[in-house]
Amino acid sequence: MKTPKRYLITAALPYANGLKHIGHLAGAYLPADIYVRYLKAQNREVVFVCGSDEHGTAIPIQATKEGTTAQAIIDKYHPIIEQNFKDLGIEFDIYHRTSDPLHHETASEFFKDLESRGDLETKTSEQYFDAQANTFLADRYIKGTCPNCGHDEAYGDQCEKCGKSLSPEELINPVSTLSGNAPIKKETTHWYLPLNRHEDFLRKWILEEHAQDWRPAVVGQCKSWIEGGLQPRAVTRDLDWGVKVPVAGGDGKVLYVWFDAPIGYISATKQWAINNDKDWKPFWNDPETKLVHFIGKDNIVFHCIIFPVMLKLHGNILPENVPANEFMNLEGDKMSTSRGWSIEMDDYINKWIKKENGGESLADCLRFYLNSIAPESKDSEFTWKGFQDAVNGELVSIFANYVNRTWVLMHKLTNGKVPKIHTELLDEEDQALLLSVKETKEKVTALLEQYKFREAQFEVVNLARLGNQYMQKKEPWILAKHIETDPTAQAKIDNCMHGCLQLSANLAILINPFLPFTAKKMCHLMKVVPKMLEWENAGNFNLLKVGYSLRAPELLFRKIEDEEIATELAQLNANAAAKKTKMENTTPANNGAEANAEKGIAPLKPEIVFDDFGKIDLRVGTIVEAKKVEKADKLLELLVDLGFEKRTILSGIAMHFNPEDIVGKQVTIVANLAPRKMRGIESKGMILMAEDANGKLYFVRPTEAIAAGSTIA
RNA sequence: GGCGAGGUAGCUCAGUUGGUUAGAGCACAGGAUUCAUAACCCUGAGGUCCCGGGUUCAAAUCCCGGUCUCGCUACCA
Repeated sequence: MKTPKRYLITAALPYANGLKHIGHLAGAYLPADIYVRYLKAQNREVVFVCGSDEHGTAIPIQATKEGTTAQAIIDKYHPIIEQNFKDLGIEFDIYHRTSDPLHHETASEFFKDLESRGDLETKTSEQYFDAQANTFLADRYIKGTCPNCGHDEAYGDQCEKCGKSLSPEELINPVSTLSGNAPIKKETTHWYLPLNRHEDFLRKWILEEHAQDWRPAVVGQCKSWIEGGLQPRAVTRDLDWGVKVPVAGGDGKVLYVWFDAPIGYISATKQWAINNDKDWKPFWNDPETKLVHFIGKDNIVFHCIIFPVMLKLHGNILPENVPANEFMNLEGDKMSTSRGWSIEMDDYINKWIKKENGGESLADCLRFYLNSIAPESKDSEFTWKGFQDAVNGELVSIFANYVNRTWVLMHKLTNGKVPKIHTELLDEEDQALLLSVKETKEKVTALLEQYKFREAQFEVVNLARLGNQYMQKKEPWILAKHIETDPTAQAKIDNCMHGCLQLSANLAILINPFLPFTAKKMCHLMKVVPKMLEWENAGNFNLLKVGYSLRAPELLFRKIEDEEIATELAQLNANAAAKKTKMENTTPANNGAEANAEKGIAPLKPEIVFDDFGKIDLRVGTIVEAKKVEKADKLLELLVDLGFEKRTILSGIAMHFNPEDIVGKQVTIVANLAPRKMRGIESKGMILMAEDANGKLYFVRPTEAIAAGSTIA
């Protein structure tokens, strides 16, 4: 493959509504950083961009929860996330943010460009508007009777039953799914990205051209989308937080966050160019630029389907690869910040790195372990025991120990200097060592080019292992005992130590992309400048000059003690338990919205008058039958006795209760809710459920069994 | 429910287009050693390749069915 002229590497924009955990780190940022460091060691022209994604509805919602403004939320999290990355050695060339005016400008320009050339389905027309919800209705929010097959649950964009693509206007008797009312028509402009126009392009580009070099999960996911039939996707939204729609008719609308966020890669590149007095254009326009997106698997569709279509329409280059990682679990369960079951980067940094606890080397320990279990082909699992084993068993015992014993011996046996070589005494062991270094360099290079970072790192550690074996065979400490009797002893020692030192220099170069702080420290030990770490130097055995005196030995890593991981495990369980207690403690708080948010309490809805409440007819009912609805994961079909009648009611609780367990239970029913059909079954009423912040559901019911049909007020 | 990706040693994972006895590291057991952070080095034990069929001289690998995990999607009035 021809070497690209330049590289543009992106890592998924973290959503700025909270702290990010080590699963995020392992999924996108660490692999991207390793790749970038490798490229930079080769003196390639590379720009590594990232930034905070600060738009979308979740930010204003988070603001309401915390009793503050959207701006305050992003201003709080953006700098923390940025600093966390720095502390862990994730070295972006630019960490930008989508709230920046430059981004707004860039996203606007992008939108206007597509719009002006008719690449968006720009329709100014009458559209359905829900007067009660005071919003225009996207196609999906309208249901009605299909003009094709008569199915009465057809969506505004497609009939599920006959599969026919529809527009809302075609539906007979349309109904808003928000309020249940018939929508009214109102003039508006909506913009869609017609993905359906680009099916052929995507099929050829991904399923043919990249079927082999992209990861199977990525191609598979794309295939699923493409063959499922692509639909136009709305690119605007009624919201006031985000990038304003920059064309006529765009008042009160912003770009949908998924449309604006990836453009953040472009605006970040622009900002980098401004900061460094460079030109950003070739990075997005020159086909000789290699663009790679590092993401997690939940982001595949945006980076492989939607954003490429946008780039193509806008005249930009397409990604060469999108190495998406799977997910990383933690101690047997999914990582979740809200459940307290996670390790935030911020926490790890504060505990392990900042204190006199090992400092930067502990950042490399985390990088090492995370990369050694990187979820490249399937979900993986972080355990503290695994962390300890990887650090103590490989980093300390193999890698750091090799360097340390080399340094100690060198000071004891060769006067703290790089000894000279006695060529006449070089044997096949010495040759083999040199050959191993060259081979390892080739392997590591090839693996990095294929985004196999886990295996690449293993090869580097393995080279240190070979170093230990070499030293063991040569036994310079034994030779030292025979200097009196063996005239060649010192020369043999010199040769051995020379080889060991040159190997150390090579190890520094090869480990640098993975463990940059360690490589730096090794340079310090060797008294060389960082320039020595350039990739082309690997494979050479003349990196350290003969006679050069080196520094005293220093340990690269410390061991992780049993008590430390026991503490972490206890902490993790305590965190999870604390979150759980907070969430279950639903006592109304009187100390402000922030406290409420911490307890996972939803904000209060607007006040209503008694008459509003009086419209709701609540009754006690008894579940007499319960069964799962076919072809629906969450729905249970219940038959509920209300005293005067038995009714069928559907409820989305199948994930939480077994049908047989809830028969006979009393529940609270909204008895006068308009009937609604779901999955072909009519539901006449609604079961009231309480939900805690973990999403766990509880029935709301009388404390003692009372007559079915009793009223509640 | 539809689609996609996975299921290989106690753990983390490799296994190219089917081809000897299925590999590596960690952990474990035994041995050797002392320069080194009780580190290193050598040897060993350890597997129904998720289950059931099928194709083939030959299946971890290909086909069909099932099952479990994860993701996307639908459905949660």
